Amino acid sequence: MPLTLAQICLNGEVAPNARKRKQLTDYPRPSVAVDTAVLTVADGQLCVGLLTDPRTGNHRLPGTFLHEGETLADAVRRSLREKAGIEGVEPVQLHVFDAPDRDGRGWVLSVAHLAVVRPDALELLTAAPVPAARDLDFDHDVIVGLAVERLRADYAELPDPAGLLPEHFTMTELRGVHEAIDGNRLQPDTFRRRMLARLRETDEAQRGAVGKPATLFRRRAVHEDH
Amino acid sequence: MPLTLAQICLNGEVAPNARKRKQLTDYPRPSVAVDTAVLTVADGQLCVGLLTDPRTGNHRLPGTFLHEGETLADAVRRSLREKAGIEGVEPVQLHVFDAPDRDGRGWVLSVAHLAVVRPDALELLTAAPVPAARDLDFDHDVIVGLAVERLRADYAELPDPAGLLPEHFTMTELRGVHEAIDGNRLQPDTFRRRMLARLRETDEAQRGAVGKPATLFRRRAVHEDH
DNA sequence: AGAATAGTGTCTGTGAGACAGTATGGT
DNA sequence: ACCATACTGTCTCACAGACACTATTCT
Repeated sequence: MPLTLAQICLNGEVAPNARKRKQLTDYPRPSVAVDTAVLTVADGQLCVGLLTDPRTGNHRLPGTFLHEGETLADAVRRSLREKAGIEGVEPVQLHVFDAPDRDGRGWVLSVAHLAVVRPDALELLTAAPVPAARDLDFDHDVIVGLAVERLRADYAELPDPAGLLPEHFTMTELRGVHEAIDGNRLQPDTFRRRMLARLRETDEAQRGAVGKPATLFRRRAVHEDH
Repeated sequence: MPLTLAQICLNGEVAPNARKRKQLTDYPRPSVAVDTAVLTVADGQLCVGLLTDPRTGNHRLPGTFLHEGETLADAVRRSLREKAGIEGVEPVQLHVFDAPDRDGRGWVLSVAHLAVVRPDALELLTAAPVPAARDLDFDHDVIVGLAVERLRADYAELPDPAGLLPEHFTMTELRGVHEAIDGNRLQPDTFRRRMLARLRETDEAQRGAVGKPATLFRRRAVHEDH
């Protein structure tokens, strides 16, 4: 039986002050965790950083519990700093996993994240090629799937939006990163023409390699003209 | 100072049992809320359902606190059932708002959702055209923005993926919904040709209107052939 | 000179955008 | 007969895909 508009407003959480405080203290609260798929490209392959459970030998993603007064992004940064020595990432939220029984220890919500890092940042994690990262603990297989999907969408239009490459790079290096993320060969000429509009050409060229020296490019600032 | 792989595994949350339970009880836990942008199309306009705070007169989205043993989607359904008499929605997660000071009442995480409903379901909420839904409480302006962005992305490729229309509809009715969501006029012929491949033609036609009777279409099941 | 890699010219097919036309009902 | 609306033919433009060709360096 639906309520009238007046009844709705009086029964909502934001009505009188007493009711508000009641709502915040009366209900049990879940633990909130963050779990992060740390992705990188190494040796032309898309890889994810894993931890190993010493009791079971199973693999899982790095994660931690959210501390008071902390944002989710800060919790992700703290977990990666403490467990993998990784600094300076910009985590992206993917999804909240909320099945009440997903963690045998109790009621835990997990906010899945994606973090993209340079390959040398994965020293302290096991870098597993994404197709091989199967049978992870919890719902971490699904998180890896979502992270890859998101990364592919981001890399479909723009050149290296996550900054995996250094400031200057050749078109072939850029294409190599995009091929690793996409999982397929990309047509060199079509890729070049599509990306050129989004890149700024430098007056430098790559030296020391065989063949015609490749022009070095920089990523173009967002909405940079010409 | 980074840890070795062995140290990482021993210090992680999933090592010995005693440590695990400690993690779940020792830290303060946030309240978790859900807030939902209820979108619909009415009179050719994209509208969002709002509640009014009786003290301040400000508008906000319907929401509630997550109860124990409940999923986020169930919390959204409960809040919409109790506050708006809306049944049978399929909420979509958008984003977790986590600023520690976003709610003056305390530490509250809010998981923003999108729910799409038929226009007649909005009786008990104020249906505000999206451009007019400004200066909402909390970060609800941002939630509406995310919800609209998501809905537009969903409607860019597929015919009425959220099922705003009844089972049978004309191409003009379909285009009307897409125009309301997109916010722009769409070329009738181009729209028709793009959508035809995703629709199944029925052998019925609309009767009673002036002009040539329009063919009635149905949405095609996912990956339905021919 | 020859190998190797970078970069371009160009053809083809596809699909959006646009406009004008044809089809088919109601009044 | 006329109008209103549904639907289609067709031209143009832009761009992906593909292939072959040219350009420039190192050995």
